[in-house]
Amino acid sequence: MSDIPPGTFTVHAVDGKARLGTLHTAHGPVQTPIFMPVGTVGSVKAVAPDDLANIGAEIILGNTYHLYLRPGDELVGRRGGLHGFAAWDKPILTDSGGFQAFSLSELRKIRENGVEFRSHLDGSKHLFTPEKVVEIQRNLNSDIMMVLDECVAYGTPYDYTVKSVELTTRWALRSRAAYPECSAGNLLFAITQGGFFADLRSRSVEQLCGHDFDGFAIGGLSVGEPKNEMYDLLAHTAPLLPADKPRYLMGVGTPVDIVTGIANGVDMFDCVLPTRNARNGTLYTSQGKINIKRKEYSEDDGPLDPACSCYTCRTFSRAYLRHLQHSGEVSAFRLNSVHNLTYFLDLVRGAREAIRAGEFAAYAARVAAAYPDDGV
RNA sequence: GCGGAUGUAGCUCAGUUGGCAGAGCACCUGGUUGUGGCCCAGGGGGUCGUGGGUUCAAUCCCCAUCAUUCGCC
Repeated sequence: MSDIPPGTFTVHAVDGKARLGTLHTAHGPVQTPIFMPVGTVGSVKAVAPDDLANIGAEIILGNTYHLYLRPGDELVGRRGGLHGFAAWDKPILTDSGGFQAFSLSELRKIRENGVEFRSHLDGSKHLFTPEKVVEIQRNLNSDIMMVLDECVAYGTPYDYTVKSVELTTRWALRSRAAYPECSAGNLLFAITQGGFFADLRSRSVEQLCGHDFDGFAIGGLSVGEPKNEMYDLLAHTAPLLPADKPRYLMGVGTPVDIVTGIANGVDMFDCVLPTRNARNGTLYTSQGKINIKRKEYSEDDGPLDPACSCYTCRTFSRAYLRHLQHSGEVSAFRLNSVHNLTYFLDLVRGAREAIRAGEFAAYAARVAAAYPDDGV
C-alpha cells in the first residue's frame, strides 16, 4: 500500500511537548495525534465501514480476547484476516486481552506463564500466554499488536505492583521473542505499567524501552483513580517514553483527557466513551457534553452541534434525536455514534492543525473551557 | 334484566387482621474511560372510582351509586 516500511514513525512538528507525526503501517499511514474508535468484536458498534470512512476514521481497534473466543482467530485468518473479514482496509490495532483479564477479573488467574481465564460467553477455560496472544493477533493480521500485560486496579499495594511490573516486562520480552521481526507487517507495541507509583512507572519504562518495540503504550490509567492522579502520572510517564516511537495512552478518554495527553506528548488514544455514550444519549459538542434525552430538547429544532458538519448534525434536529433516543431506536445508536466519533476525530484533527501552527496551548484551553467538569 | 368480578401513581398491579400508601415499568436528573448493546445512583408523582354510614381513626368494614368486565337469560 505504501513504499514506506511499516513501523516508520516521523515527527513533523513539535509544539511544547505535543507532537505532529505520521505512523506507517501495512495498511497505510496514520496521522498523529489520532483517536482510534473501538470495535471490540470487529465492528465499531452501530456504524458501518462507510460511516467510518465518512467520519474520517484512520484506524480502529479490535480485541484479541473477544475475537479469539468468537468467532475464533483462525476462522478470521481464513477470511483475509480482520481486514478482509470486517471489510475495513485501513489500519487496525488489536488490544491484547490484558485489560479483559483486569475487567473480567473474577473469571481469571494470573500465572507466570500467562492468564488463565474463563470465557464470559460459555464459561470454558482458556490460557493466554504472551506467545499465544501474539499468534492470535497475527492470525487476525493486526497492523499494531499489543503485548499481553497485567493491568492492576487502583489501590493495588506497592509490593504487588512491583511484582506486576516485573511480570509485565517478562511477558513483553517473551512477546517480542515470539515475533522478532520489528517493523514487519504486524507491528508490536509494549505496554508500560506501574500502577499509581511514579517510581514504578519509571521502572517499567526503563525495563521496556531499551528493547526494540514499534511503539510504547501507557496502560493502567483511567481505572477509577481521581483525575489529578491520572494527570500527574501521565505527565510523569509520557516524556520518559522514546521520542522516536509512537506513544499510546490506552483507554483514554474524555476530550479534556485527550488534549491533556497530547500536551504531554502522547500520539494515540482509544476509548469506548464516544460510542458507548452515544448509545446512551450522552453527546459531545463544541459547547460541552449534553444528554440528548433531556426534556429541554423535546422541541429544539436546531442541530445537535452547530459547529459540526457530520451527517447527523447536517440532517436532524435535536428534537428528533431526542425522540429516537427515547424510543430506543437502533438509528439513534448509529446517528449518535456518527456524531460522537466525528467530534473525537475532529478534536484530534484540530489538535494536529494547532500543533502545526504552534497554537496547541490555546487550542487545549478552548477544549477545556467547553468541558469545565472534565478536567482536574 | 339477573348473578359474579374488578376500580389504588401515566401503565400493570401489590397492600393494609382498620393506624403517615408500595413495587415494576414509564417519566425527570446525574454517572459511564484498552465495550458482556448495558448497568448504576438520585428524584417527581396517588381525594386509594364517587357519595353516605360505622369508628378515636376508613383505601380496608357497611349501604348506595357510577364505570369496566365476565357469565346467564
